[in-house]
Amino acid sequence: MEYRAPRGTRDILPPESEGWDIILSKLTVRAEEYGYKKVIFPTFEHTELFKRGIGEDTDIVQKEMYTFQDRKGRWLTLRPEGTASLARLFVEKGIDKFNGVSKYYYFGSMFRYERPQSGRYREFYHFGVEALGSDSPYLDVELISLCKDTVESFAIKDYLIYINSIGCSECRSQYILKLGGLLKQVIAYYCEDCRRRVTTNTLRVLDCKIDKHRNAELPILSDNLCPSCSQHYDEVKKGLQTLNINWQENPNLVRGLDYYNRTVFELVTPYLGESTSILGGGRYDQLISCLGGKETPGVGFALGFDRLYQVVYSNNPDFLNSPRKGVYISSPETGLWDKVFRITFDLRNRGLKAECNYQNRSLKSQVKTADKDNYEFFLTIFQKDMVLKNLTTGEEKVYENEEEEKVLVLLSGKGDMS
RNA sequence: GUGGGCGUAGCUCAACGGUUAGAGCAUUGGACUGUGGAUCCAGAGGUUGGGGGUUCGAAUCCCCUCGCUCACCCCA
Repeated sequence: MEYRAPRGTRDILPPESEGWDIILSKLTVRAEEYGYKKVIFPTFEHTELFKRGIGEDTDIVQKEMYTFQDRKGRWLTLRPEGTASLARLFVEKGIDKFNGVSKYYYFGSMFRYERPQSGRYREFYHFGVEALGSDSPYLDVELISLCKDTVESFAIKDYLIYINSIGCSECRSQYILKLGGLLKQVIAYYCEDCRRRVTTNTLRVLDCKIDKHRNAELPILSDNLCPSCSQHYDEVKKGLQTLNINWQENPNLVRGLDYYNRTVFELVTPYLGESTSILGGGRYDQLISCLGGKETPGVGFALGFDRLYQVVYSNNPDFLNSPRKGVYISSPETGLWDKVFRITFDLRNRGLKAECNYQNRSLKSQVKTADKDNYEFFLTIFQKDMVLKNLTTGEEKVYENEEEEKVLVLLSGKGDMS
């Protein structure tokens, strides 16, 4: 095979592409009900934006970005996530000067150079939702609630919302010092990865699958928050309770991007292998000021669209089934193709889904095609009359040539088959 | 970046180192000269991912390479 889609990318064909539209429109409708508005931003940005926003030491920036120089030598990077771009446009357009709360959502492909595996691609899709301008814990709750509503609107019952607070930069760094000190005494018993992590990413040690059991004695971050972070976290939990949202505290939940602080959350499902997260997010109160804007708190999440699709599909493959629609027009006589052609376009102009075929194939195979492609009607044009067949019921009726207008009106939805 | 599994028809997969590489589904035609969802018959469809080696003989064994896939790392 000469040409293939590059590694980690893929083509989305019908009926999957139709499923994408169904899911996307649900997400959009839900976000808009919550008062969020759509933004579209570039697929690539100046590399510096991501280095600043996401953090120079994160895995994303260190080894996963698609970075290149354009013809003028500018360093550009295909976006590995959306929050940095959103923050950039927020500052660039001066929205930080506005004192209200700004609520946006976006959808688009993201790019990360990783080894593909189940539910993970090099080009993948995020549906992101962000609220800027308030540090109110209610806003954190609102976003988590939107996550819950979204997932439930796809009839997914088996899911879990994890929450945690990673505090602000002050209480977090104090905790890390404390944790690091304690771990130093026992790290020899830990796995190889943890011995490395203890210096590079201390918090990750807590999340290790192998050494999980060893961590019971260690202090947890959410117990070591400063008073104001602690109060914020309590209010988030209170708000979740008010809305009857089930959550589970996960002291080991740590996000991999530097801009997060305080509330972080993740929604996991058991559908894709062993509990995979399909969305993750949190608060980022320093990001806007870090990018040169007026200090503006923010909170948001990104949903892995591809993963959501997989979950929705494995939960209910029938969601792709749609009712029969439109009409397929054909004639066994090549001399009548002109008429077939004319009627097809006439029906299209009347707003009906209409299709015909100019291949010289048997009538039988054409009906087969129409059936397979989920058409509702099959109209056969003969020399002396025409036959309209309802492909759902199998019922059919003969019409005289003079009744053509009647058939067209009927098909475009203004009559029944009488 | 590390480690496992796998590449045979459009798809899912057979074929102990031994005739001309098969089957199901899908596709095309026919039985049914003007009709789908069922059945039967027939046709078309392949450089066994690519290259090299071992052998009288390779889809099968060995090496290289490309690709896919799963897991780790990390993330959505």
